[in-house]
Amino acid sequence: MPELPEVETVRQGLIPYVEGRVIKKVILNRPNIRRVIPADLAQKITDKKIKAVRRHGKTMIWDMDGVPGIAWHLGMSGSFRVNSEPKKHDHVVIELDDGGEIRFNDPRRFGALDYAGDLKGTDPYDPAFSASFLCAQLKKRGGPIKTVLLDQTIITGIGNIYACEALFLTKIHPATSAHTLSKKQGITLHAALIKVLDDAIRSGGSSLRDHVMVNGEAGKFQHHFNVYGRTGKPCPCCDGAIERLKQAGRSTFFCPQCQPAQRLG
DNA sequence: CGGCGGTCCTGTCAGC
DNA sequence: TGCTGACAGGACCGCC
Repeated sequence: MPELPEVETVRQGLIPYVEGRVIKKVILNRPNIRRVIPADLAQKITDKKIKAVRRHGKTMIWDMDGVPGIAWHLGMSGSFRVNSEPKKHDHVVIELDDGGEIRFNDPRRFGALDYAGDLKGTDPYDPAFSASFLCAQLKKRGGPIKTVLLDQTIITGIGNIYACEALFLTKIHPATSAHTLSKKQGITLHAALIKVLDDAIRSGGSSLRDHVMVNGEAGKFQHHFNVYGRTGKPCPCCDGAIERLKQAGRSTFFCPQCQPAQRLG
């Protein structure tokens, strides 16, 4: 579920409950989610204050007072609830000094909790993520543009949904080699990425199955998809049928009329 | 180094 | 009403 917009809405929802609070207790119901949670993490952050809640790509970072910060990754199915009844798959529970209780739930256990480390990839909301930066990165890559967008070491935060939607807005075929895109296409793609992320954040993210905001409400951006998950349904632009293809093991959705294959050279 | 397939998990849905 | 297989928002690892 969680790409940048989903993690951002979770972050915004958590801030009023956790920022400035002191952690009183950390309960690990599952010491391993995707990876093993460091054995000393719970003890290290107990009685420490949460200074700030940041986000880098799809990772949410809690800066702690006097100790290393912690990094949450929501994987495919992670979500947070505040002051809520226990549920199956609540792997981490955090109790705060004001009596508040944060529950991290992740059925598929692809999520992770670790110390915050080096930040890789450029976040789309980083001022460094300019159109010219994107163009320069695309020039270096020969692979299909869709899989390049999913490479978190280049841009971090774009996932399967927003890669598909941004390419649709830009009318670029997902199999186009990244380095064959024109400067103009790079500039348009840059704008489309920012637009689709902005719109999705304003809608509370996309809820396909697991994503909910901290208050339990679902996001609404899935109602605005042009192509994602719409195989066989009419393209909102030309009425032709949306198609699905597989790239690097992931489904890609696109409109073959609006996003025609680019001729080489 | 780049690119791709397999793998880690649970849950749901379509098709038989 | 089962059962089975495909598939799901992600990202590591190992292989060419």
